[in-house]
Amino acid sequence: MTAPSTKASPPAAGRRRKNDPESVRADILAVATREFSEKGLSGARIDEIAEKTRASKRMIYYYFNDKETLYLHTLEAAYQKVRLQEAELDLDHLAPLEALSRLVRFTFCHHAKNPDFIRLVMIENIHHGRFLAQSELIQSLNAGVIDALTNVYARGLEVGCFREGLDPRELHWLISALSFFNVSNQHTFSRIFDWQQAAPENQRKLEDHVTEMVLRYVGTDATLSQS
Amino acid sequence: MTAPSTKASPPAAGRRRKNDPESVRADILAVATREFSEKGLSGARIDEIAEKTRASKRMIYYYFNDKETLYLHTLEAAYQKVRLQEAELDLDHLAPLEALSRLVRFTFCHHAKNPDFIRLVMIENIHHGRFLAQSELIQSLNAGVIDALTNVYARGLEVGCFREGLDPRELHWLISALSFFNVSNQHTFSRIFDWQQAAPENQRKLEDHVTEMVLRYVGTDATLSQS
DNA sequence: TCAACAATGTACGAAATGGTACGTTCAGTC
DNA sequence: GACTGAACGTACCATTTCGTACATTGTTGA
Repeated sequence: MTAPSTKASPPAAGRRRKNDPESVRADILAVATREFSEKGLSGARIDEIAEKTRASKRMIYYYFNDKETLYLHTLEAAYQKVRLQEAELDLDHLAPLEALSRLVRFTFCHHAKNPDFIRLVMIENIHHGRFLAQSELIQSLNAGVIDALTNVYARGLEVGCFREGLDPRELHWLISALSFFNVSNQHTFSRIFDWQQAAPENQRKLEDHVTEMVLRYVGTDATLSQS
Repeated sequence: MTAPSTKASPPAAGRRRKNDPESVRADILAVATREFSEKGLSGARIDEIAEKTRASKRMIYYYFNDKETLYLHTLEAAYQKVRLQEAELDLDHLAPLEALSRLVRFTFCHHAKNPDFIRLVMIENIHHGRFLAQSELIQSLNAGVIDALTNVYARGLEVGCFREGLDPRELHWLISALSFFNVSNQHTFSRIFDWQQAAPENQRKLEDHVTEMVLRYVGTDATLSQS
C-alpha cells in the first residue's frame, strides 16, 4: 500500500523533491478507505478526509473528481488488494479435501483480518451495487476464485471424496456467506446474544465449525474425519 | 403496522376528527423505515421523510426528538415485527428433524421477504451496533429464538438424529449467516458473478441448499434422507 | 534559461440539512 | 362557553458540506 514514491523517469533514490503526486494520491486513497469503510459514502466527509491527509482538499478533487469517484476508486483498490492475496495460495498441489479446507480457512481468516474490505462491500450493497456496476475493473478481477473452486471440485469428484451435483458458484456462495457474516454482523450478534464473538477462542471455534460445515456439505457419506 | 386510528376514551367508530396522533406517528415511522433502510442513517434526509409523510417536519421533531432517536425507534419497530412473526411458528409438535428444517426455511424466507429489516441491521452494524446497545427493548426480545433451538436440539439428541457437542447459539449463527447473506450481499454477488441470485428458481435452490447444509451439519451419519 | 504544464495552497460560494421559534387549531374539562 | 394542553403548520436560522476560483510553486524539456 505504501507506494515507493518514485517516478518513472529519474528514480534516483536519495534525491529530495517536493512534488510527489503518486504518494499523495496513495495517501488520499488510504485515508478515504478508512473513512468510507467506517462511515459509509454519505457519512464520510470530504473535509475530514482532507484533514487526515498530508494533502489538502484541493488535491482530492484534483486526483479524483468528486466524492463518488473517490469512493469508486476506494472500492476498486479494496477488491484489487483482496485478489492479490487470494492469488498467492495455490491449491493445485494439495489433495482435494485439503485444498477445499485450506480455501475455506483462508477465506474465513482473510475476511476476519480485513474488516475494512467487508464494510466497504456492505456499504456497496446498501447502495445496491450501483458503483460496482460501473467498474469494469472489479468485474474482471473475480473470475479466478470460481475457477479455483471448479478445479478443486472436479478433482474431488474424480477421487470420489466429493458428492456429485454441486455448483462451484454455489459452493463459493456458501463459503463467502459464512466468512462474510462473521465480520459483517459481529456487532449486532454479539450484543443481542451477549456473546463475545470477536474473542480469539470463539473465532477459532467458528473457523472450525465453518470449515466442517462446508466439508460436510460437499463430502460423500464416507468423508467425515478431517479438520 | 397501520394503527386503527382510535383513541383511548371514545373510540366511536364513524366519528370524524382531525387530530389523529397515533396514526401520524405510525405514518412517520413507516416512512422513516423505508428511508433509513434505503439510505442509511446519514444518507436519509429528515426533509425527505417529512415530504413523504402526511405530516410535516415539525411533527417528526414533535414525536421523535431528533434524527437519531427516530432511527432508533425505526430499528426497534423492525425487530419487534420480526419477533412477532417468529413467535407464530410453533415447533414443539414436530419431529426434531422436521422442526429444524422448518425453522431454517422459515428464517430463509422471512429474511428474503423483509429486505428492509436486513438492510436496517446492516446499517446498524456499520454503526457498530451503537444504537442497538442503547435499546433495552431489543435486547429483551431476542431470547426466544435460542430457546426454541435449544429445545429442538435437545429433543433431536434424545431421539438420536442429531449429533452431540453442538451449541444452539452457534447453530443459530449458522442459520442466520446463510439467510442473512442471501439478502445482504445479493447485489454485489449477483453483479460480480453474473448470476441472477434473486430469480425465484435460484432462490428456491438456495433455500434447499441452505436447509440441507444445516441438516447435514447437525445430522448424525445416518441422517441424510430429508429435504 | 525559460516556457509550459503539473502539482499544490487558500479562500470562498451555494445549496443542503438538522433543528427551532412562534403562532394556530383541535378536543376534552369545568 | 371559556380555558388548557395536546397536536399541528409555516417560516426561519445556523451550520455543515460539496465543490470551485484563483493564485502560487515545482518540474521538465527545448
